[in-house]
Amino acid sequence: MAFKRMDERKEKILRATTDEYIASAEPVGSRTIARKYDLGLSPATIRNEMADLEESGYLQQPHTSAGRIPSVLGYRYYVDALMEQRSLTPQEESAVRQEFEDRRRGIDELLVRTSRVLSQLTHYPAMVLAPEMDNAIFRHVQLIPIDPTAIMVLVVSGSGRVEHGVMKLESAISESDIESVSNSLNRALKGRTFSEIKSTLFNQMRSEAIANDCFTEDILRLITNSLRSKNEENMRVDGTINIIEQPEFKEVDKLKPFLSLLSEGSNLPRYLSELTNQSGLQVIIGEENKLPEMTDCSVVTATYDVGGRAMGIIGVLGPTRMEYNRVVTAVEYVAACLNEMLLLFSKE
Amino acid sequence: MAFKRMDERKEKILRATTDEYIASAEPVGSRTIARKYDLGLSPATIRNEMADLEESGYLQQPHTSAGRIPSVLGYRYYVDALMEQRSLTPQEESAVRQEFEDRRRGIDELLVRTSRVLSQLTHYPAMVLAPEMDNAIFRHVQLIPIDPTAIMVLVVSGSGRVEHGVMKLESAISESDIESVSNSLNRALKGRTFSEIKSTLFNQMRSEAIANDCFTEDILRLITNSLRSKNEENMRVDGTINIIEQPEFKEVDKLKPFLSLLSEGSNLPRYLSELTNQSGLQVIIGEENKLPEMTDCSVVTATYDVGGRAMGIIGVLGPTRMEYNRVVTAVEYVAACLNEMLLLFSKE
DNA sequence: CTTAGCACTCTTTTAAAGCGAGTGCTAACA
DNA sequence: TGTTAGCACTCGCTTTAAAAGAGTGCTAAG
Repeated sequence: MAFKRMDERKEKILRATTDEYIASAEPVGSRTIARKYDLGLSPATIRNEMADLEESGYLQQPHTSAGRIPSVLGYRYYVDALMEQRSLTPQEESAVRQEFEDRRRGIDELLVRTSRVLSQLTHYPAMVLAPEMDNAIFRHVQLIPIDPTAIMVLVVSGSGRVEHGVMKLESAISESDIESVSNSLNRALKGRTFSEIKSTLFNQMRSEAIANDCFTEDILRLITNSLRSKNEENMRVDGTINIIEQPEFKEVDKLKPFLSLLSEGSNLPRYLSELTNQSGLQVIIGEENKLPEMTDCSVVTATYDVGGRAMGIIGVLGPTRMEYNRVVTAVEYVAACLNEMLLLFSKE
Repeated sequence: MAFKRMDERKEKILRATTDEYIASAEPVGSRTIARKYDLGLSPATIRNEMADLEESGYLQQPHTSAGRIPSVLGYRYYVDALMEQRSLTPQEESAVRQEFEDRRRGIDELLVRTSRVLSQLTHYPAMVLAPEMDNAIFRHVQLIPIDPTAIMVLVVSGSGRVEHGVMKLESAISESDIESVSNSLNRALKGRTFSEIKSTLFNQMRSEAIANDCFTEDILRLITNSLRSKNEENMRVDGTINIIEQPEFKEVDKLKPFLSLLSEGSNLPRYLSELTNQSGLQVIIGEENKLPEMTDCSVVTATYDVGGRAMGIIGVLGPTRMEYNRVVTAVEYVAACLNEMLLLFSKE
């Protein structure tokens, strides 16, 4: 990620071009920069510099006789070295704080609020990926009889997520049996991660006496099964509608791939979960994205962690011409708040 | 809702016009009908009849010298009397059945699947409104200690929905105390509806000895509070992306109001919940909708019931030029399947 | 009552012209 | 040697004009 620092004047021009293009969504010409940005240079000089910047790959021209727009490389340089750090206004900060105020809700509600506040703050669609259950720690299982031949199974993880399922029984089972099964399960599983439970423990328990009845075994299977499918459905999106304001999506044909990306069944959740490998803030610009359907987008993400082990990620999706400085600030701040809130849940 | 039956020939022409417009999305002219529909009439005759139909309000012209399109009244007549009933193909039916096959999941998962299958079937966005908790019956409350000063509260309703929240305590509380509070709550609340609990029971318990400690009271408040906010968030939407294929939304300006309708924070959930008053299938066309932002849409809804008391609703949203016959069939079928599935949960 | 014919209307498509923003190059200037 | 003014040229976008096409309403004849 090391880059050669360029000429200071070139930097100024690259920054001006990028700022201007982000603001106007139109290719920007030398004249505009000379007028609006006080560089003390004539359009002709700027033109020469821009030609250089284009040659070295930081700018590009949609067509001859149009202004320049930043290339992916240009945005990269801009994000890494040039852009002006902005901070949130006090109003914005307090809006975030307020959204996070209510502490009585579970983690799911917290994540819902996170996506909401993040999209409101940035005016772009915001995603929140809940941590994979696999890495979470088992806390509690609760069996509630529904009728003589059905019980409801509630599983609580260390981070406070609750999953539930209903189980039909072959034959009736007494309340006290349920209680003893529940107790032994809780004793055996407490403090383990779900992936441990899935891999080793399952077999181990099977061989031991503890799971000699198929009832217990079924419940174990239900627990691990419920996790598998949940992993794919744990992305929340909010503020999708925001992208419609972006000029690059004035035509439905451009809009469609973007919308499908944010719809059910896209590759986005998996992609985000891959990004969880690297912790902290990440900005991924246009074609830097691995997913081919994302070459016209940029994402700004930040990881958060819950219970010290499991890792989730929040992010903002926008056009390549994204207001990086505003978004980076917002994502950082919201991630920090979220982490703070989650600390409250994580005391095991 | 009684309407005068019109001339049989006029009916044929109205049906042909509507069918054709639904299929083509273009105003349809007399010539087209003469050619494609075997009415044994010349374009001129059809023209005369269409002029009549326009005068009586069933058809309208976008402009002079264009073909005709159905008015809301025209669609109404079409839906009520004219359209050909279609049934699902065996493939479609088995796709629905298959989606509903897995019985081990809770009601939430069931509703997720419902919206998914409904949008896949109709190629329009599909909504599912979960039943209001207010009318549901309390089944169980579970208190799980998280740490010495926090407990997790799980509430299970008669229909199998699970809500949860976290509660911070002022001071530590022993496991046995928790258990006794939990027991007395379960005894007192079991079998009541949540609205009863909210209104009468709250005060009643307060005066009785059962709730003389503020701990119990707090939990009661948490239970009722969690319901209130959930009522507004219990709509699921799937297949939003489908509308982008509809020619009426080729321009983003048309698309935007439609998308906001399906986004967070719209009036749609409330509107749907009002529709729950009338049970069974409903087709609401264009300006018949109460919401002003829905004058360009139609909805096809059907109610479902769970546990005999609480009522939910499923629906499909599309442009006024909707494939009513296909959609009506699909909504009816899916609602029937859903009801069937829910019967399994409702045995109290 | 039905239908062929025809003039008329109005939108959509196509073509051409003109505009304007912006560039690249050259030559002059500090 | 770096900077700037000037100018010819490119190319997309907008405007204008013309033509095409679809469909109607009316009239008159069958």
